[in-house]
Amino acid sequence: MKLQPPKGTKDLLPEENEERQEIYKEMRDLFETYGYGEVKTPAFEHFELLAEKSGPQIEEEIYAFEDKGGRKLGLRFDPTVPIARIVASDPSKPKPIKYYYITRMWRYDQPQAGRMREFWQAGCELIGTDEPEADAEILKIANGLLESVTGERFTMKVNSRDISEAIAEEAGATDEEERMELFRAIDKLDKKSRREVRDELMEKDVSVNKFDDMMDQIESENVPKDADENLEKIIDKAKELGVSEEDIEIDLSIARGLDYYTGFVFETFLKGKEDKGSVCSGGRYDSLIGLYGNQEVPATGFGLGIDRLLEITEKKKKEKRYRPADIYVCPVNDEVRDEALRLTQELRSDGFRVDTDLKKRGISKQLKYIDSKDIPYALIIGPREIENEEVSFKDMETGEERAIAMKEMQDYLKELPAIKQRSMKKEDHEDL
RNA sequence: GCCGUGGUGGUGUAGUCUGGCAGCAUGUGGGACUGUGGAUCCCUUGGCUCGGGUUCAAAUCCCGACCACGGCCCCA
Repeated sequence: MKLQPPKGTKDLLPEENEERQEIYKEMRDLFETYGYGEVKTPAFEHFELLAEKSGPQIEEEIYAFEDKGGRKLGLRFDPTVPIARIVASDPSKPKPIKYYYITRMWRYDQPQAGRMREFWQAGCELIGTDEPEADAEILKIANGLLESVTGERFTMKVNSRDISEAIAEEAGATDEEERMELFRAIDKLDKKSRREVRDELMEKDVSVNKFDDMMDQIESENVPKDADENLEKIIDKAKELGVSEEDIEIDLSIARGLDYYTGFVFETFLKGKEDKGSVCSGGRYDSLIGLYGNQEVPATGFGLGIDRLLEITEKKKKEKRYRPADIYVCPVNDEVRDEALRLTQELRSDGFRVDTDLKKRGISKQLKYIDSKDIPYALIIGPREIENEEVSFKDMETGEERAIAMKEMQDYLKELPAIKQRSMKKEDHEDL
């Protein structure tokens, strides 16, 4: 019996999950500030729907299976497809539609750095408008999300499919397949040298001359006029929304996913760690929804790899242990166990996070347990305390101890730093 | 799908080159110390990823699989 999770998956235990829940909460609040609503779509879809966008060879790269009714299904590998399905199925929804998601996805990939078979992605879609303001909003949300969650700065590298297509046109690359190969090659340049990329193209029998022509244009930043104008507008609007100048960079080599995007595209890199690759990318996809319905609906959006984000920013809360309770009630011996249990329950109904001994252990082992769980306060109760109608309060960090009268206890506990902090945090969330 | 490195109690490790009783630490569980011992001491628990091969003998050498980490391919 194998006890490890399947290849490319992992368990999230309370320690790590607690940290993530905080991040998700922050993300939700931000999306909702901009008027987006959360959607949850099924884990699996009709295979046909998934294949529509990318062709049947997608089967090699995802989890696809047949159910007991003989339906061909596949696990979601991209959150945009189900959302496009929803919109295509009801084109009468008032526009714009603003949806966001925080969810897991699956791809049948070879696991490696920043790539799991099951992984988490957050993102949003803004559907029903093709104005530059819409793309600017997407850029702003992505930027704000990255920076507020990590406290780091990111470079938003932007480009436009129109520009890339115009460059390809000028280089004489007319064949669709050839263009894709060339874009793919250009996109690799952040990881590979120009020579290596050229060698690969030669092996694939793709014209190296066209590649060189395109590179010359990209490097000269001699951008075809019309295409450029719209991108400039988007950048201007994003700046108006508060994205700082030095966070935006036009990079004509950004080409990832071009067969899906129709206009504006962007990728984001953690400043100083550009070699780790993009953590968040998005852009405009005006023809996807039309694939599923009988009506073209313009749309823009982005997706963000949560696991990858946490990995490259090294959220270093490793030493932070999961704290199952703030207060632990320690009965000193068996005589007072019932009293301890009563006290515990009373505090719980007052809203404190309280635990007590359920293993009939001695006080020494109890203190050791409290310490190992990072619980900050202990209430020691024994015959002496009961007689005086008090408890011995122990601060686990300092080791100091003092007697608190039973009736004053609630007020005293409420004012403790670790407890106050938690209830304040709760209120903060409720305000938003 | 391909390539590289690795896999020893729950966790961290020694042992692998040079085959010869699998060791240490920590954790878990129990106990002693009869209310501060969050200590200390004692006991217990539990392991060579799996399958073949070589050998008198395999954690150790060889082959394969699986898994992990990293890279390639691909990335909608």
